[in-house]
Amino acid sequence: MPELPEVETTARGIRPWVEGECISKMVVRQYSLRWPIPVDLPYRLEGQIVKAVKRRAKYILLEITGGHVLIHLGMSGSLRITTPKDDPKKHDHVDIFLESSKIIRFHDPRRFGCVLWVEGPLEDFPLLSHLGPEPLGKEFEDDYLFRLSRGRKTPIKTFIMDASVVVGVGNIYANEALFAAGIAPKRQAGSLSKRRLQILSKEIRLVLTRAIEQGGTTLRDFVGGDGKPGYFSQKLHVYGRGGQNCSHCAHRLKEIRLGQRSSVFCPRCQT
DNA sequence: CCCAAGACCTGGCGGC
DNA sequence: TGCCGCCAGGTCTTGG
Repeated sequence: MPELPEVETTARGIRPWVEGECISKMVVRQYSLRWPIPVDLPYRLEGQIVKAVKRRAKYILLEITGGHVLIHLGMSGSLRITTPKDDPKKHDHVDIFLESSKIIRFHDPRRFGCVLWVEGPLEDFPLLSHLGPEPLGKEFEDDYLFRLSRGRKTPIKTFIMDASVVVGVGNIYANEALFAAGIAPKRQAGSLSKRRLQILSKEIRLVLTRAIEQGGTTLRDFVGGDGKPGYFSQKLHVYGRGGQNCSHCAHRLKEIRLGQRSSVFCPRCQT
């Protein structure tokens, strides 16, 4: 599922059901995720109050006294609120039971996700310590991409998908933001002007903001529903449209591979 | 330091 | 139908 908008939508969706609630128990049916779930995590969480539900990059963080539960949804993960009446199905790997009788359920067929324990400050944790700024935060201002990209030969698409540069830009929205900015995905990052990179920054913020707003329309589905945020409800101009016509100039959209990821662009609009 | 490729894992799809 | 290869929203790790 998840690019940043989906993760943010998930955090917002579960927050009202989770913040301030006490964890009664945690049931793990599959410890083997991208990294093993710590065997003592259920014991550690029992009886603790969830003080806050936070997001950093594509991680969801449940704050309790002394640390955080760090959850990543990988490629196929989801998190939703359910109840004990709802029997766990295949790939429902983790249930966190709340005293309110709600359950936070983690589902992940491909098991690229993770559920880990972070003791102490978040910024010291290895998975979080090298992350770049949030794309919707103040640090990601207009000339940030320009400053960071000087001398870099990597394709601009690979560059903006690098979490040490800026977090939260996945394959779908990288394609969409580059289309909106009129920049070809394979252009060397260091070859782009300050002005063009300012436009790209703006389009990254815009596409993510719009997608989060779209996700917001399905928040009610976090209880009882399938837990999947509204993903494709917004219009995608290039992603998944290789071979079709450009929505702007009607030229045939081209599909190439960059760093193993499919990249779709309009050869006429994007240079 | 920079960059490209490999690795992890399951399910769905198109083609034969 | 059934099997096979390929592809998929991520990102850490490895090796040049």
